[in-house]
Amino acid sequence: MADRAAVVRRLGELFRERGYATSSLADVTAATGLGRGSLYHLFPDGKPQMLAAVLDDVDAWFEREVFAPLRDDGDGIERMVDAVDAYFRSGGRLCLVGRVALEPVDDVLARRLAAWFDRWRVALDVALRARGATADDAADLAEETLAAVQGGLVLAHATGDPAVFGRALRRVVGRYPRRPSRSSRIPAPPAAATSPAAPPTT
Amino acid sequence: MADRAAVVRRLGELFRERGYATSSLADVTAATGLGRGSLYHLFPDGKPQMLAAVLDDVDAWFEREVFAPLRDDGDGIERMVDAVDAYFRSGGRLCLVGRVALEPVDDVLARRLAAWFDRWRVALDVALRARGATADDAADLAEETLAAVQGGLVLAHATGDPAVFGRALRRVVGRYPRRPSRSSRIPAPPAAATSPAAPPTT
DNA sequence: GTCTATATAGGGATAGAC
DNA sequence: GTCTATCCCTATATAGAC
Repeated sequence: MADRAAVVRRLGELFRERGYATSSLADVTAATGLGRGSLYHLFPDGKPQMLAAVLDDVDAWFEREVFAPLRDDGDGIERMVDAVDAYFRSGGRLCLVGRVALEPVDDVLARRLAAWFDRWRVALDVALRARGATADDAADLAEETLAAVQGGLVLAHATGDPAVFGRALRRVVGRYPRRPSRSSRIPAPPAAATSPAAPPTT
Repeated sequence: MADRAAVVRRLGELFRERGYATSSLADVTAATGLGRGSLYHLFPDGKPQMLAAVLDDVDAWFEREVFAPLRDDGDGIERMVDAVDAYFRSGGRLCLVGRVALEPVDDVLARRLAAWFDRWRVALDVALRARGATADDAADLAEETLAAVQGGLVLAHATGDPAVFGRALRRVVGRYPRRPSRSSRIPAPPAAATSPAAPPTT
């Protein structure tokens, strides 16, 4: 079980770096150290099931570390920024969901990827309105943030300069409204429990 | 000759939609109507040469319609906005260069793609400083614009909502400095000759 | 469970008729 | 120049030994 989780994380790393459609089973065996027999034992439906498992993992991580805090937590936005910066290794890593969304995919998968973006957008919209943004501003900033993340990652990767991503992220976050006026101006003590968990892949 | 140009445009459209690595020769024959014999007559080195020809075409179009006006023309920024909006069909079309940059590519191709982004960034930086932006602001806005375009296209494609792209583009352009203070406040008469040429692919 | 060997299909590229 | 037939390789997936 824990072993399967480790395999899924390796698969995620592979698909992120090389793409899903362009990753062969030979790439998968090299990345995981598992032969075809083991792979089809773990994933009887082959590559599509591998991708589904990886997306399950990514979904769970973002739901826990990003989306839920945005919806529920007063510090959700700060947590989002730290989490996504860590997740994308400050631009050193591509976004698996965005990467796969550009490949030829069937409708079911396309809907799943679209839903991931939408969950992020809606959760961020909620957080921004909780901070006092108008409905229009919140919708605009939420969409702009998602585009800045994706664009920052594409540009960072294409130019070979990871720092592009951090600048893109900070630029848009700098336009967010400040903490709500009724907020405690006393910063909460750093709590280890709220620091972002390690991204799903090592 | 003109025939080859038409084939290259079809190829560009195919690679844009389906990706380069994920497009098979069967896809190519379907998209162009040409059999393998004709294809290898036109492109003796096969798929890599097809991609190179497509990139030549894209390079030439952007150089003429976007980069050169940005460097030379007082209206370069307006021309850029119109041209890229037309080129990307207001979000209905992906960016071939950004799309291919996410695929596994060799170093030579990677450098070529990086250079394309850099030419755009530098030309836009020049135009923004010509409009009175500080060096820091111009560099920041140029980078932000490229990221907004790429991110807007990814998000538009992934969510199935092309309008996302137009909003991303307008958002960042809205932050540009206004025309230089010494400028003629009289808008130039619309000149047909300066309207963007048709994008390289139909 | 994990491996090796293999089946079957599809990939890119080529040959040669026309 | 363009087509069809074919080569050879790699792809995914499976079978069966261990």
